[in-house]
Amino acid sequence: MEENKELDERKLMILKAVIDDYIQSFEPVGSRTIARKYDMGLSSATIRNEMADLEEMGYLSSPHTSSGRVPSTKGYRTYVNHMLEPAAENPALAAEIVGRLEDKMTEYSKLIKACTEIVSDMTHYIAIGSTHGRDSVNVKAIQIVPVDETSVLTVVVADANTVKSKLVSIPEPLEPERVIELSGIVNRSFSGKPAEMISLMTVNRVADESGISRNTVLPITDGIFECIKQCETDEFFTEGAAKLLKSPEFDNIDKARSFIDMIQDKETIEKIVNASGDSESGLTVSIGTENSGEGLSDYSVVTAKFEVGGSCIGSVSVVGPTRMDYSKVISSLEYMKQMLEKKAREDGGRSIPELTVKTEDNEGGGGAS
Amino acid sequence: MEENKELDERKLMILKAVIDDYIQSFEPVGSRTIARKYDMGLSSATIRNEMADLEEMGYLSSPHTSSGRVPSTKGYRTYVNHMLEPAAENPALAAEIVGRLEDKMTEYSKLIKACTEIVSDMTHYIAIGSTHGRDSVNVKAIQIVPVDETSVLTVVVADANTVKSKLVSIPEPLEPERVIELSGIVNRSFSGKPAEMISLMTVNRVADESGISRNTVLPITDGIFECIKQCETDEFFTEGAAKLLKSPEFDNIDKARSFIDMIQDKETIEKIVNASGDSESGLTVSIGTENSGEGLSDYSVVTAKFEVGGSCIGSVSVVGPTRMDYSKVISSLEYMKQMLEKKAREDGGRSIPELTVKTEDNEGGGGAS
DNA sequence: GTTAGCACTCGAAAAGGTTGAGTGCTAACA
DNA sequence: TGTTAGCACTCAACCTTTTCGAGTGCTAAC
Repeated sequence: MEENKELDERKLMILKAVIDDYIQSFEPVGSRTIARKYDMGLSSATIRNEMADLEEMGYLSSPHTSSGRVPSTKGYRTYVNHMLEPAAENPALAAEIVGRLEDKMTEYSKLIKACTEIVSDMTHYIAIGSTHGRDSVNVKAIQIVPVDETSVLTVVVADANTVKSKLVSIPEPLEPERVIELSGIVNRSFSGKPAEMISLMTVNRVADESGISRNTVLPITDGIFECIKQCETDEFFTEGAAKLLKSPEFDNIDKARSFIDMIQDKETIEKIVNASGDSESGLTVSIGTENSGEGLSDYSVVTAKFEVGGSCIGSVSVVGPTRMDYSKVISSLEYMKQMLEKKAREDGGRSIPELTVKTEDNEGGGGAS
Repeated sequence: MEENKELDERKLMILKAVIDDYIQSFEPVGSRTIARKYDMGLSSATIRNEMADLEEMGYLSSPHTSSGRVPSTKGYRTYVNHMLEPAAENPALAAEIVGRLEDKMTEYSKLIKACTEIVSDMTHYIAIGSTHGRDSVNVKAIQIVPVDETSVLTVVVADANTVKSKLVSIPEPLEPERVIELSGIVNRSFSGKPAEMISLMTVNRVADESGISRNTVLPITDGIFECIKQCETDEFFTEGAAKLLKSPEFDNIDKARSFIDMIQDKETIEKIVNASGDSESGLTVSIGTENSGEGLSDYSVVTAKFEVGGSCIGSVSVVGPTRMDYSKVISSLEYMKQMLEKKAREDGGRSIPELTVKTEDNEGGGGAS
């Protein structure tokens, strides 16, 4: 945050102009271009001198002797930290987003998937969403639904509004009444309990109460466990992979190939998603070589974590070329985050009760905006 | 099917050699290459003459005067219809597939998604799966699960083992007992009925029986209807889009771009999926210009429809370059189809009862293999 | 009917030439 | 002391030319 002590007003201005131009044109930027396009009352020669200084300080670099300059990671970092203009308000867009989220609000995983799609559409980059792996999942309801003589549906509803179901076959017919009875026993015993307290053994014991044969109960309890496991598992959504090819950086198909390979790798995704960090706005921006470890050194990742009532419900990351349009990406994610958290707070009393209980108020817009 | 009357044994042999070589190398094939690689006791000159004949007959064409030959659509068609060798059995692969399908068998949409993934993995091409839009959906069970005071989960299980659920908020608290009571009424009245007999009005009327306020019942019935609608809607799964870039035909990124654009277009997908036709094996192969209408004239599509108990439960299509490895693609899809239908028939008595009722036997492997 | 031989074609790759945007440096200027 | 004009230099991009070789068609001999 201190790196701009050495940069005077003019250097900052020129750096910003170079980066803006480069983001837009994806061509190395020359001093004459800046002198012509950005009216700063300076000749190309002066700008040339300043750019030489900026290069020496590490904010810019040139691909080869006689070409224009390209921002370095350090340059981008300064740009992101100090020069981003807040995006213009866009009520139409806001309305559209609200609309697209409207009927998704009830279930978090659908909600985050929808957010991921929206963000990808807004930014034209790849977006990766994930539901956050909560340390402990509370089971809100377990239900066993009779489907026909030889199959039942196990349904588990957990907090964070996660619903998982599994259709299981049972070896011998079971009357619907017995199923409902069993469902009642299981449900009464476990709803409200944290998942780790529900072991296979306890489920079995409870099931035994119903007097149904072990052979029949086993697949059902297995089904319930499968559902709980799925509730605890993080989900990932990658959206907009096709848009990628539209970026001019992928003129060469090999780059596209290697990027696609990388982005499909599960470990890489996890690293991207889990990149922590908390700037004032709640976004994490990781630029170029800053995330070299992941093989992502030519790319930048901007991550927004969504927090409701103090706990993280998931995140959306945008992955794009280092010269991505940070302004657009950051404002889109900020916007999304704000809107989602506000909406969740408003709906809190209804669809996400167990989370808002923890916040002091859920009427005003008071939380950690 | 009659086009090979004019082709003698030797021409067929040469045609096959050219296509095999082209599929493998993706380079126009010259007469000398054939003479060298495929030991047919003929000199390049003879082969050259034959190839000239084949070109005149429309089975081959040459990109320019002094290059090798490339198969035409007619050539591929002959190849596909008459020259495909059955794939070697591969027990390890078979076991892997069975394993990957194992716990997916209960729900058709998951099953088809899994099949699509597997086929794409096996062939290295893009695969598109779809659940077949049944004309009428039968509802097997409807359940309303109390989640907490202000939200309930509506669950609809339809035939073809489709499960849809939706979490809905209700405006005023409702005790779990009342919810279960309501669930019982709705379920008893509608399970086993075809979906079109369940109108919003009838649901409402039934709900009124419970004596719960209309305000509260409405979002719940809406939820049920949403679920039914989803059961009736076809789903599409596109898998392996990234693999595409590995094909040498996408040396030029613009081709990749336009293909991706095309493959994302919903209408194109529907055309691909709905391409009908029934060869003896139950697969449809549409080659190059044969599907010119769809803008797919440089690609081929192989579609397998999965039929269980006489009705179609969905399909998987492989979309790839015209010079795709037909042998591999066709055998993979045939294999998948066989396995899936056999498995469905075996499991029939348990997880897919209403479909197997219609078949005469479900013990032997007797059906339309 | 098959094959060897040969002239010819034409794309792909290599080699050479030109252009122009961009740089660094120096010297003049305010 | 900071700014600017001028100039020599660099180097990727682009165009043109040349070379190369795989492939063809045709003819004549087997």
